[in-house]
Amino acid sequence: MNAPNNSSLLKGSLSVMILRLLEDREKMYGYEITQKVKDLTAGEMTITEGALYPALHKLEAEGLLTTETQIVDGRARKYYSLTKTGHTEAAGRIAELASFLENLNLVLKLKPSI
Amino acid sequence: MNAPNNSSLLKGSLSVMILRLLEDREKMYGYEITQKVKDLTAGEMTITEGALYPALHKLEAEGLLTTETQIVDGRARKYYSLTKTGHTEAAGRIAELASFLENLNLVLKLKPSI
DNA sequence: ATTTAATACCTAAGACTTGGAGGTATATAG
DNA sequence: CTATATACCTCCAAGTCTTAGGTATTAAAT
Repeated sequence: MNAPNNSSLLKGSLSVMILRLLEDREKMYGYEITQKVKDLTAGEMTITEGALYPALHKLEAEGLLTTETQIVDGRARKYYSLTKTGHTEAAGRIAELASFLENLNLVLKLKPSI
Repeated sequence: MNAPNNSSLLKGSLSVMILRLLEDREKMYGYEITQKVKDLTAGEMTITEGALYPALHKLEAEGLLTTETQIVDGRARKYYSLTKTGHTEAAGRIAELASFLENLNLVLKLKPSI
């Protein structure tokens, strides 16, 4: 299909969402991110694990995130947090996405938000 | 890179933009679309031809657009317009994108908690 | 007791979109 | 006579995502 359906993402938006969530939360683990997005969007948006984990690993490889593994209730959790570079980059990428979204709205003539 | 830069598009948004422009304009040709988007966004958003023409051809193949070629000032223009199916599909895809954008904003606008 | 659901991580294959680079051709302005 | 604007096109590489699969533990339900 051509257009994104309810659950699919727009290319490039996932990593920015991750960065945005981590700006507010200090540290989060993968599964927590999927649940948080589901909660925030009343179940309308789903982050698939096949997209999430590679995205997290890439952000880590780029030096924007660091990890710290903890065992909680017998299960391993891999916590991600923003590095110093990550904080700077997050701001930039969020601004870029916001700018793109504004331009997209100009074309679509939807009501601008953000 | 991970994040979209100023000029790049997000996957899935181009075809919806095309459909949206054609909802208002009855018929447009490719080059006109690139200029219209540039105008609407004050030059901030550029539709590359390498993305546009394949997208137009695909929408045509899906039966959402029909074409009509005219020679204007010695140059060939290929006008695209929405088919009946195209009108219906356009409404649906625009609504889907709008819905996605709202959810995206819910995640990105997140206020700090805890 | 045993199965299912929820939690929690991961990868691989394939589809799909996009950007960039390249190509063709005409009209107009300098 | 050369550059710019107009107007179309295709191919390749890069990148992201979905789908589908895998492993493993805990808690709840049967």
